[in-house]
Amino acid sequence: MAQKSKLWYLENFNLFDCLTPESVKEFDKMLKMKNFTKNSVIYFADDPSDSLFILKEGSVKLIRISPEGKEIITKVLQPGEIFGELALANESLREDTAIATDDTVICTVTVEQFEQALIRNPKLNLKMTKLIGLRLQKVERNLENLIFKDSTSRIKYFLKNYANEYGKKLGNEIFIKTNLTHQDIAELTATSRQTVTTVLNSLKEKNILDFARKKIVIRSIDEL
Amino acid sequence: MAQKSKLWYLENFNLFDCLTPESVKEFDKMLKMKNFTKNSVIYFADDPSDSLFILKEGSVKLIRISPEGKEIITKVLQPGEIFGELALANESLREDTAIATDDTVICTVTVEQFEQALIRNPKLNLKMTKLIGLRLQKVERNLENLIFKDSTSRIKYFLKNYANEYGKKLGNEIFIKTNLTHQDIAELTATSRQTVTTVLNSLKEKNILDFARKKIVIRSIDEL
DNA sequence: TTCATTTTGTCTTCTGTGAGACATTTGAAT
DNA sequence: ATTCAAATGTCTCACAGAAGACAAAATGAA
Repeated sequence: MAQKSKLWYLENFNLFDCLTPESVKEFDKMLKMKNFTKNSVIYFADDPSDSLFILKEGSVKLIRISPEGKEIITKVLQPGEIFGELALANESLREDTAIATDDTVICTVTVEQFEQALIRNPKLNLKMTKLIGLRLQKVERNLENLIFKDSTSRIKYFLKNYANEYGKKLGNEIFIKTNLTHQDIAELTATSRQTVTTVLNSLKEKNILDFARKKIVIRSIDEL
Repeated sequence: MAQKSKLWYLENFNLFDCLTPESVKEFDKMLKMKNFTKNSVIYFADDPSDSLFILKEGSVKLIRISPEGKEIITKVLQPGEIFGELALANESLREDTAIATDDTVICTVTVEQFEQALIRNPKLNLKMTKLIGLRLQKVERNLENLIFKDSTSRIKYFLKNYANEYGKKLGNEIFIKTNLTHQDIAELTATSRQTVTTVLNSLKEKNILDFARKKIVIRSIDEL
């Protein structure tokens, strides 16, 4: 098979399915592909916020680091997902850091070019508005969870969502293949590594789920 | 003076300054004005998310309520500001509640009509994208603060921002006329009423600020 | 004025959970 | 197989700060 076009992702990412074939070609010209090795940084906090990214292959996490060095993960990205979208909102410097958690291929486009594409394609623009709105909605839910719920509930809530987004249903069970460590889950739920371990084991004891390194099996999603 | 047009706000709210006079007229036709008395509900959580709102006169707070009845304030709105914008992101039911904290005048527009306006006005659309992006940025900052900072820092951070947005500089001091109670500030910073009182008094002792009911004076913004 | 209600001030108590310390297990590299 | 670092399991302790209790002060209504 010939080398994949930068366009490949257009086929399985519906943000762009509203474009005409010509617009697609035009859009494709704006994109630059870049490779990142595992654990390398795609952008740092305080880098200029001048482009958007589309994750083509691999995986990426977005993190924030406190002055004391504590780290939280704000998002784990899968192929097809856009990130760095706050460049559109006139963010001048990045406030988060993007790290490739695998060998990864990224497409980049400058804000100026992306804005031009939005102006020319009203439907794409509307979809982009919706996409950012959706993220706003999710972050607000996270904030609400953080304030109203205790550690255990937050971990359960995360597992439920993670299972729905990335798990595979097999009968009554949901299998999740994952590289997340307890430490990662802690950073995603604003808890501690020890607490995650304890909660997971308590859920395992109640037969609500099972887990081993690299996988989680949800036995009873209703009880989560 | 004749009764104000619904258009008045267009003059001091720059979201719409990119529209042509014709588009403005057209847009104005879509708007319906509604009055709300102090403490009345504009929309409840679980109401259908089918329109956007522009605050014309008065003031509005957006809140979330936990199953146990605990309340947090996610945003306090001033005239000119848009809210309910997540209707654009295909939110089907409201996840927050909007309450008029004064006698208030609101303009409403249905999502369908607003979307049509966005499609017809690419520049307006781009601005709307930026506006939602900006809110996303702020909520993410709040989340970061909540995780990394202690109560005192969060309260200080809130005061600093509130002073910058709504305060009036007079020499080295910043005066804020406000109706926020300590309880309100607690709900805005995810702390307790008692903690707010204590922190404010400690800042007053250090002469960093002064406060009385209905006003706060920042003496030294640098020390906040 | 008087009275009721809201808001603020200051205690003390109680609890969730972060974090340290270590042992144990796992998986990958040599 | 052997080795070693990373990940997990399980204690313990410490502490920020929520929440309850109540008094005092301010505000607004009658």
